[in-house]
Amino acid sequence: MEIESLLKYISRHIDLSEQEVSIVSEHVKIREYLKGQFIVQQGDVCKYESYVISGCAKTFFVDQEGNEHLVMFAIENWWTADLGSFITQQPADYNVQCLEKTKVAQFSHESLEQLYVKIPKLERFFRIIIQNAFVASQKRIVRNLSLTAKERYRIFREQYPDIEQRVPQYLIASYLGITKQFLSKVRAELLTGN
Amino acid sequence: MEIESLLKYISRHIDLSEQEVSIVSEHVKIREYLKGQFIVQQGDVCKYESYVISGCAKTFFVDQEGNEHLVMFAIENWWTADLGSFITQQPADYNVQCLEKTKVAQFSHESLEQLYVKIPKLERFFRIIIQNAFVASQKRIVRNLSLTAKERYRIFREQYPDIEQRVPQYLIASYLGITKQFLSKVRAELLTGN
DNA sequence: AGATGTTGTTAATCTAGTTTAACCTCCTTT
DNA sequence: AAAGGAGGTTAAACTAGATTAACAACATCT
Repeated sequence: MEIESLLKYISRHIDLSEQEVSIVSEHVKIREYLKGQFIVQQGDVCKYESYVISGCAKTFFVDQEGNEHLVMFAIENWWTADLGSFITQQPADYNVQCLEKTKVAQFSHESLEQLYVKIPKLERFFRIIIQNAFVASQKRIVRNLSLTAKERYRIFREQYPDIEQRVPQYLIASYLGITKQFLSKVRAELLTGN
Repeated sequence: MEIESLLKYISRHIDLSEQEVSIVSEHVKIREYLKGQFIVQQGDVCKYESYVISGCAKTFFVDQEGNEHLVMFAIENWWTADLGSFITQQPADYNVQCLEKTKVAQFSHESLEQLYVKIPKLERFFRIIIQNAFVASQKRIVRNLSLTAKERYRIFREQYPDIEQRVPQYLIASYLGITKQFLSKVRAELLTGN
């Protein structure tokens, strides 16, 4: 079953008994989105924390001039949501849109709160997951402050070769905080003369 | 006692019994640093997660050219550490240095792991704290991608008026990702003509 | 009182990255 | 096969912000 992927992922950080596994399974909804569909839309309340079983999604913010800014990507075994909206149940700042047909395992806010009560170990699980996400987020800030666009692109390719292959370059440019034209120039330099 | 500040802060998110309060207290060390002293140094393992009781500290990264980049500030009721180093117990990427005489409540890695076992509710507490920190970190990324330096400075002043008063401007410039000279220009514009 | 260090300002010159616009290459649809 | 659309490239003109350098205003120390 598709939920195996999630259970395996959880078991990397905490141990669940058979009974706990079935409790988790009852509180999770499997859902598939088509390419282009939205898991979350700016302005709506983010209803789910979604674990990606297969496929790929982008989280992005649309500013007042209408420009998109890429907050993060999510591929297999990643989590995606507008976490700020999910935890406060206030309207979302970000959109999450599928770049491919994407299958996810979803926890609603209510389900998750119930799960925390029934299986307190899950607090630990999500603490660890979010701790790692926070550390990665801070690293990205530091890289944006201290590196040139070319260096950031080089690191991105090393760190996420799978994403680099899979998503259009103009989204990577947005993630790096540069225009697609400039990324194109940087790529040309990297391939030829460095 | 100084630890009251920490306990009050914890109680905003979870309830602790008297017994649990005394367990927490036993695992916390109160320590005072002088202005200029380091709570964490780049290259050392980060031994503590520190809750600021009073004072002010900066977390910064020194790049290969020797330039400092401000990762975050911490004032009263904030937490500070190199979290990546703390959780993995690997050498730290960042420095945490006190900008004033600073009193902190510290959890060692070992103490904290013991506390998680003795008081599982603390997993919830730290999950919530870190969730909020992560959301704030992502917002900062988005602002850095989508706003000009002037807008970022205006928001910083609104969001952290206390910090703005307290720390030198060149550190704020570094936090915003600009030079102190450019911040000076932005400030001149904000005060006069906008 | 003078010297030295820390913080902040102003101004000229320079550059990393943006903007605008044209064009190219694949796909997909009709 | 023609027509669109999505993704990518190139190049010229432009700008937000960096760099360099000089100086001013305070503290603090001797």
